[in-house]
Amino acid sequence: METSEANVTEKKSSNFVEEFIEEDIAAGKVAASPTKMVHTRFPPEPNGYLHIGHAKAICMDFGAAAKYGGQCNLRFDDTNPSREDTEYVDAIKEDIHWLGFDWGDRMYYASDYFQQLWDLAEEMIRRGLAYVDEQSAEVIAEQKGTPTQPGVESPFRNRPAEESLDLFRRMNKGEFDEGTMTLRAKIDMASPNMHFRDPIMYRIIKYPHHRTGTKWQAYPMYDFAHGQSDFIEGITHSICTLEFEVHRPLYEYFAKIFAEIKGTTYTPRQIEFNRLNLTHTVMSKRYLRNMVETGVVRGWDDPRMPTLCGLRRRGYTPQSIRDFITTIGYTKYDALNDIRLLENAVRNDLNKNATRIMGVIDPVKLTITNWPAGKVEMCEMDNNPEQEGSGVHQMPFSGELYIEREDFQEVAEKKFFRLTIDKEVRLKSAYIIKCTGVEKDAEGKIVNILCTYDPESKSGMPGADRKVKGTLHWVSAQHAVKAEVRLYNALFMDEEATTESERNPESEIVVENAYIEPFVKEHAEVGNKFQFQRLGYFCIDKDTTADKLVFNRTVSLKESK
RNA sequence: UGCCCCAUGGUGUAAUGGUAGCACACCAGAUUUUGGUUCUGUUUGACUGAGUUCGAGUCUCGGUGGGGCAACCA
Repeated sequence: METSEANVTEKKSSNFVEEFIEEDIAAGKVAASPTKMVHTRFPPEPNGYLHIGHAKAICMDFGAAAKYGGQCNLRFDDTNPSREDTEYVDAIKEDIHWLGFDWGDRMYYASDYFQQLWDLAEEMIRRGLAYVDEQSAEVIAEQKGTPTQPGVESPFRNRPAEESLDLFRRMNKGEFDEGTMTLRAKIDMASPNMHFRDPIMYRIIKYPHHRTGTKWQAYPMYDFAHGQSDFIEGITHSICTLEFEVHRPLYEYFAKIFAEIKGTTYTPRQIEFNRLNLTHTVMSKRYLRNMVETGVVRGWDDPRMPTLCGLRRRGYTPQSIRDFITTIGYTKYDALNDIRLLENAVRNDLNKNATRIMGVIDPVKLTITNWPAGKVEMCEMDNNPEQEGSGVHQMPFSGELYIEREDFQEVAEKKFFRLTIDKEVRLKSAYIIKCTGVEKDAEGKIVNILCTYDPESKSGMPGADRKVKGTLHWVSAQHAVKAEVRLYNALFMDEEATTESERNPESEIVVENAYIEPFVKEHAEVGNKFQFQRLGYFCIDKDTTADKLVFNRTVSLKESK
């Protein structure tokens, strides 16, 4: 497993979230908070894998804490046992670590606070701020009104606190069926903010919780769990995405009550930023799960998935993802980010760090007719011209090679810089060759390209200092390693993709018989990254076995044909 | 006919009342033993209308356009 450290203290230009935090530091609010430091949290729900949108939140939550010398807690938001599972917990932790962040010893669960939340709810009932409603979901929804029409009050709204308290406790003992009763906050059924129309605080769920088992049968809703958990942990800045903006007044309402009951002035502050949208990509957890379950993709970590494990398998580096996040920034504008920004970020990183090798994906045989029979010669190739001291490796050259089929044209079109009959071309790090003819099969398909080589033109020799039309990559037929190469493209045709969008039938193209230079055999660990010269960046897939190499194309090289 | 939020080149994002900049994309050129990299250059922008001000992308108001809110999800 590859790891990397986020240079979280690096200077980035401030965004509005950080400006808010700086204001709160200046106003002394942070110093007056429970842990006296900027304290954030990353609160995933353990019901799916993290995707690149979560990476944006992670970089914000952990990054802001680090920038101001504070801390970020990891907190699993597990208030709905019927849809959550520990299955996801380890994967989520792994992904956060892989991205380069760490929560120290502060890994929590909202379920850690169920008792405190319960006590708080009971106190609210006693204070006349909450009541048990015995109406069905349908009736409650009807009474809620619409955004343009006020709601009406429940007939149970003004029942005595003692009665609500009794029912509330019995809800939790399993005396009532799911859906028959809820605890509601008594606020304002006519509020223009729908979330103030007596929001549900607790509902009955008779499904064992993955951590607390059957201890509880009434569980808090998001609005009565998230902010309260923030409060309990001493969070100063609860940073989330824009869709929670309308929840903020309720967040503050509950926080104020909690502070009053606790006799403090501290309250956490919720700040919202825009979520990540990418062109040609769908981020919906439900949709992603569906693709996994219906076998459309190879799993949550399919290289086409926007999940962090998918990007990792695809060959993306943590650094490239962090760089990308820095580039797109944090605002309140609902933006659609061009996926080419992500691709650019990984090219930048891999250009500096990926070892150069040669691989031929669509091979055609090339025979050097004047090469001494049986002779094998070694050629020296730079591991990475962009990285000083990265060294060289040897590559065998012989009279029978493979080159890329598209690198040869019998009749060259204009601006074709590659091999064509009677013209010279350079084989990178080897010799200059000249095409003398071709052999075709019965269908007219080229099966062998015949060339002569210039013995004085080997790279490094004076004879190599000659302008030629182009430079090609190649492998020696008898030495090359066969490999499977999986070429990846966008998952969706639409730039602005939705769950209704047509999927790209060529999102994955499997090439069974590619040839890779033998050097790769000594470096065939899963996840290793290479540049196949002139083609793109590739990494070794986990499907690789002792006798079969499998590569994923992370991203192609830029092309300016 | 409600409430909340948003609006800067094609895309994303800076500027904190004082020269509209950066990245990606695009186009052109130079370099190049990767049609990669690197370098240089060109084109392209304040939703709209009023107001405040010596001066407005920035502040105010009105339009317009976009997003969110009516789960016993988070």
